[in-house]
Amino acid sequence: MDAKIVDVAAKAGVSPATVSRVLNQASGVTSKTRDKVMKAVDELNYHPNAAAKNLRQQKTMNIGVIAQDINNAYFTEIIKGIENMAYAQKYRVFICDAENQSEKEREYLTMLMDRTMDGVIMIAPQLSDEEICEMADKGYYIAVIGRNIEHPRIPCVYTDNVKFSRQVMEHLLSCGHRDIVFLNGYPEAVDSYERLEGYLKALKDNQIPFHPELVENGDFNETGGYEAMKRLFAKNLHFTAVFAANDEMALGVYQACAERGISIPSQLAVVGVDNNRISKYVTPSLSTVNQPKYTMGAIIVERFIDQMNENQFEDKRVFVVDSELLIRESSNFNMK
Amino acid sequence: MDAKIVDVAAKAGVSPATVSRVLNQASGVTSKTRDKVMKAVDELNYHPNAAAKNLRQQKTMNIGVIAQDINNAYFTEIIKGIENMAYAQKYRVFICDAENQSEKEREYLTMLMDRTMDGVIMIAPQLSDEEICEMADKGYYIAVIGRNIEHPRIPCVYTDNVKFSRQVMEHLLSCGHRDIVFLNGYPEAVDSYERLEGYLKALKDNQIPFHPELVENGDFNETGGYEAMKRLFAKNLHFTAVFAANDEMALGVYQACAERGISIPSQLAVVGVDNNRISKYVTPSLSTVNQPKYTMGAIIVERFIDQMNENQFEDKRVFVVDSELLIRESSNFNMK
DNA sequence: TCCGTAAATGTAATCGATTTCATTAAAATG
DNA sequence: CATTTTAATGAAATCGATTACATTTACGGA
Repeated sequence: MDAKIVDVAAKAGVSPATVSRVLNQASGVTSKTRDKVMKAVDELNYHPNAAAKNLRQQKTMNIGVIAQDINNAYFTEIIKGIENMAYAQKYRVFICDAENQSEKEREYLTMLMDRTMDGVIMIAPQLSDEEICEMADKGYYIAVIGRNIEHPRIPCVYTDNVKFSRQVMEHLLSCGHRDIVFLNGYPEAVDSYERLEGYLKALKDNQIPFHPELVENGDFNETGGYEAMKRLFAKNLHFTAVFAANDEMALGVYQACAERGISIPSQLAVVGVDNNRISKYVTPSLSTVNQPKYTMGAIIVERFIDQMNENQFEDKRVFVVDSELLIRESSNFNMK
Repeated sequence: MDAKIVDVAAKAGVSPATVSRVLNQASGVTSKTRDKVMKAVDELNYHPNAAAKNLRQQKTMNIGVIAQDINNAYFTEIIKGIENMAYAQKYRVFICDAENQSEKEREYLTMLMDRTMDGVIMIAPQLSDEEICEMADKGYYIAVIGRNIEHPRIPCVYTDNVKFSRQVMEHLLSCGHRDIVFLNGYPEAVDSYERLEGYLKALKDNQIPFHPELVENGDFNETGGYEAMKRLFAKNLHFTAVFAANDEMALGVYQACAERGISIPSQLAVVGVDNNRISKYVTPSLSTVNQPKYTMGAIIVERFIDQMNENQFEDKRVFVVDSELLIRESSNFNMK
């Protein structure tokens, strides 16, 4: 149906090789033949078949992005940074939504093995370090955002979870809170346990006993946060603050509180993580930890493309970016 | 680097054709040879090269989705519907963010011409009907969400813009509003002018004179809505309600009002469109029009895949889904 | 056991581009 | 103007799978 390179060649009265040269290098061809060829290309509306091109060139100029949940603005803002930087370098960016299912994540990773993508950027992956490293060992190009994976071939950008968790806790403690809930994400996720680690360290630093029952697991989703809160309420524990491992879960906390008639922040302080777009609009506005999401996406793509092209590149593999605690209304209440 | 089919064949002691048969049809092979082949496949960690496969089979099992703004939950919720339905049918879904730039939209459409995708679903496209129809005429598979394009080969799903606009207006009018601002999106966008049409019709039906200066253009973004409001305020007009063509712009209205100390809904009623996830969280909660986004995505994919496979399929091409006016706090105030 | 048929397997063509290598044409040099 | 050098072009191999067609093997019936 579509015109092929031989059709263009025939129409222009040249060989396929010449057509290819015109379209690719644009050097080593007379301007006269170039014009002939371009005319034929236009008239036939010729577009080189990507499969044929990819097969021959052994590359696709495609970058895949595996996001856990495309409905979560944390991911989409990072993706904006990726998309813009990659687009500027003639790469196409394809976004895949793994929907928090590691099975889907794994499935989308096969895009590397079947060479549909030259490289894949994983944002806050669920798969284990081992599994990801194994891929990189096999020579596939992988970059990771939101977590540090110790592998010489995997560029990473992330923020220091432990550090900002402690900041959050210091803030809550300074408001006079002592019984603070930690609302975890998936317990297996690195983000989860690093944030938990910060929580625990802060307690220890301040000689506050740790009550395991104040740690509850969610799934980084609104509903997960909501249900976790309900479980906590059911246990009849005493607590005056909730530190949620991300903003989505904090939204669930809001909802659970609304149902119970608990007012934020006077009865319960809430802090989230991610500075999700939504967080400044909710009432009360949600205290959270901001990460330079767009920048994180842009930074890693630049480094990643260099690596894929085996250019000589600055050898820096790990980028730790600063986060910032944003104290808003949801935690702005002094218990003392 | 990776194993190729000949490697697998050699290792298993069979021909490449047999390997291919095992991996594809799985019939017409002895169970003994199948085992041999699968063993070799596993040992070599063989994954068929997608480019070679696509080239030979003239199809990719890839569906592209072109969204205008991946940060806008309207798009991402539709995409969830697409992704799940397509995934179940062994298609891979690749999401592209056109960032409200028709140039990018056009660029991503070339995925069809170079056969990177078997088909492309455009959500609320910016390109003209003509341009899109032209592609379909050439035989490319295109589906459209959020707008009706009159072309026998383009399946569409959308809601009736004019109808729900009138509903919104009737609601505002019934609250006693007479001077109602219409905050338009891109004026060229079909969604924009259909919603405007509903606005005008409602005015006419109720014998309310139309004041052109009460219509201001935004760009479907928060900042666009914010700036449009500022322009309106600067003109010193009288109005008591704003009907924004989508929720994102309504957020901009909120911000502009906050800066001016105007309270919603007592001084200004606001209604948006899309029932963006964010809209129920803002304060006051935003009245809006809900569309069954997930369903719209799922419905169109099902129909689209049938069409791409030239299966005998129900010939229905156009799906009009119902929308629902959600009256929340932002417009719940009676002026009378 | 032998033969006819069906099932399994192999050989080679094919998809549509790029690219190496060979050839021809043009430009430069003396 | 002849010859060398360089640039432009073409012919054919190549990428790695699938698949049409040819061939071999297995099976069943007489």
